[in-house]
Amino acid sequence: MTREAPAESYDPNAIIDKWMKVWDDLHVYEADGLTEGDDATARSYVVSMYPYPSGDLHMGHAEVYSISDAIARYVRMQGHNVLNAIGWDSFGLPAENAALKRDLDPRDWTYANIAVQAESFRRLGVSFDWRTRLHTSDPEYYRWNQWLFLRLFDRGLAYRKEAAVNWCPNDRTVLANEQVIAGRCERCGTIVVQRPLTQWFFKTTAYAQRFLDDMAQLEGKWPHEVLAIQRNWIGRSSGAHIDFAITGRAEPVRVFTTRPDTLFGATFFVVAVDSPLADELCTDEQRAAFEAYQQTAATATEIERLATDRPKTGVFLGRYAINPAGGEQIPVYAADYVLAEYGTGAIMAVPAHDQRDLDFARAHGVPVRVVIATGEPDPAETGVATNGDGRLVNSGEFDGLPVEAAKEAITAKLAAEGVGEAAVTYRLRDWLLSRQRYWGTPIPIIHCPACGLVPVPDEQLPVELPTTGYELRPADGESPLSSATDWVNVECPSCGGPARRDTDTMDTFVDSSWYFLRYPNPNYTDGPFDPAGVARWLPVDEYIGGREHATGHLMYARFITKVLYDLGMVPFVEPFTKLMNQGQVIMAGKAMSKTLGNLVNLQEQIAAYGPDAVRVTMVFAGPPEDDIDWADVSPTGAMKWLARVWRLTGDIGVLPAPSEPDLALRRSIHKLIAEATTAMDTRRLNVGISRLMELTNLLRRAVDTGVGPGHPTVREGAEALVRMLSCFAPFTAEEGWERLGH
RNA sequence: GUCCGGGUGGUGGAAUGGCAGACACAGCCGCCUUAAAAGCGGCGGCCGAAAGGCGUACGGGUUCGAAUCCCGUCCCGGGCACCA
Repeated sequence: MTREAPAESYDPNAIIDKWMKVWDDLHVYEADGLTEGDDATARSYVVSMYPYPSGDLHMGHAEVYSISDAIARYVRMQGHNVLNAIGWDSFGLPAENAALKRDLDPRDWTYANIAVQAESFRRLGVSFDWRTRLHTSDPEYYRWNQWLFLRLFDRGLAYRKEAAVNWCPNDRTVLANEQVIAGRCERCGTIVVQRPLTQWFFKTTAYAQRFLDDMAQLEGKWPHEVLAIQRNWIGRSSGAHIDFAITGRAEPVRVFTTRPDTLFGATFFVVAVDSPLADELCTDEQRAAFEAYQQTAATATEIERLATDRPKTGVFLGRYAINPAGGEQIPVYAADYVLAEYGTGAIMAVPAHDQRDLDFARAHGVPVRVVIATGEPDPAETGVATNGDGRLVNSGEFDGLPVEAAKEAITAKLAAEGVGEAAVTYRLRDWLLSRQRYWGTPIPIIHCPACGLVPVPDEQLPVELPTTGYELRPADGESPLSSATDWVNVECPSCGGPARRDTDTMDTFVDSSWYFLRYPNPNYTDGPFDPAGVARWLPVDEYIGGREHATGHLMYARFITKVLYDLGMVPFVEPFTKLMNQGQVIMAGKAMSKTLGNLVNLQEQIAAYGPDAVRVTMVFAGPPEDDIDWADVSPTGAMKWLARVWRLTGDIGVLPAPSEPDLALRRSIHKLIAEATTAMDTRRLNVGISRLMELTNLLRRAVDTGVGPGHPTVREGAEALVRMLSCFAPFTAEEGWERLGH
């Protein structure tokens, strides 16, 4: 049949205000009961990694929230009581940079950006429950960072030690990693050096094994890749600790090895050049050579340090280690290929069966002794260490044992003699959380000359940031807060004498390691989070965010959750039941950046195509996990589809002509509905949209050349289409629903 | 080096043991239009006139049947990287 040309046309931006007001007035996206309610319906807690307010929303935000909102809306349509939460990660470096550059208070810049982003979220039609809204830079929030810090401090999980930090010699200030560009200071271009300063740490290493063990619950629910990255990052190695006596020293030195079976092949001993032990073991005769080497090692550039094929250097320290198996004396070297922070900072070197040790031995004329017969060529001649399986040789009573049996037998013998034991080591390091910056949570510790480190009493929290009288770029390299003298100088809570506040602030990853616990009741004042809200919603059912957080935020959130479990504050050990990593939005094969000049502006896209078409484009582009190349997708195509749906609903109109259902058409409609549902259940959101497009085409044909627009089966299909569409394009769906007479 | 992914039309992708290329983008053709846009309809892996044959990086294998499972090779992306 022919249709008259539409007198009006689909205008995606004309329908935004109308529906925003309706949704607000009816509170349609508010969950049923934040901290209490009947338990008849299933509940789902949907959280997207919260935004950082560095300006207006960008394309990346649009992708994450298009995906998470489609999931939230779908689950809600399935009958769940859904809490779709939002807040802001509002402490952090860009606010400080903006403040320096424009002579602003970081607060003004931050809260202005939050206001802009909040309005943009509303105009994008994201179905947040705005009652969850929190900002981590609010004193009411960061107060609880401080409270949590003190609980970790009480338990010995927060401690101070010296660590290397980035230091700009020109600006005489500490730099965050993000401020170091290609080894140079972001502001002045000076080459950045490492400088030791005393820093605060959280003892994440105490939880290394639990991180691994609890992954059993995440298997199949988190992306396989993220679990693999975390396992890699934790880096569990099992082997043995072995004690070597040292000539002229009372105490033995302990090493860690994964190859106790090669103990008889140890022909030298190495300690990390930058460890205190190297300095202590050095004899007077070797002192000059050692200090010269120490200098060379300390000034190696980052690029040299990263090269894996650099020559093995080191210096003899003038002492010998005594092999606990056989009593052989072997020379002790200091070298930079042994890391001070890993294991014990000392190793037994077995050149025949370890490539690094062999490289060193060949460079320094140390003998090579094969102790595993692997059938491979002699490493002393080939320069290639052998690490295959085989039987022990040159190993006294252990000769003839295969590798695995020898590991056990030698470890058992060492243990029986009290000079070793089976041991596990992790590559994971403790979390360095102090920052020498202004715009973060002050560390609630007071330094008293008489009492030492004194926690600020809970009832004095929050320790609020000073709002005036500070200098953001102090001259002495300490935190900017050290120049706020009125704020820094306090009475010691313990002895009442003069004392100073800690002037460092916390890494913003502290803020983000527990924010999802506070969402159900962001105004709670009796603790960091409301136990009733946590009991009702946590753990998070659907967590959506970037893969780049695998070793950062996601590890920290897991850590804090486990600590809270140990404190009896939460009844679960894993915060996120299910995790989805969305991809990035890129442009013509490259990450969008100001320098490349390939930024796509979200508001311009919305102005051109409407919020719904931008959302549909994001979700339809491909699997949610994949990157979206904006050069390859078509917001025009998305908008055309939405216009087709819009016209279809207008053509069908309000009053169906009475007639019998068309069974064949009905079957086709319901097959597509079923397929769309399966796709949504398995989170193949792009496939879900394609089924809705097929349904649109089917109904268009039915209207034009089939049973006609007034047929009840067409109407049934159109109503289903519009309802499912609301997951992706809420404004157009509402408009279509209304055009269908609702 | 090591660990984890991946390789399907011009493009994004669909199909996870059962009709390869759904759905869309870009392209071409037709209808409509004075015209254009919009809209509606159609074509579209490769070879071939057709019949037919070939085809999911490459080589082998399992199976009645393989894009899908197994082995090997090549290539691409990502994590970690002197971690003992």
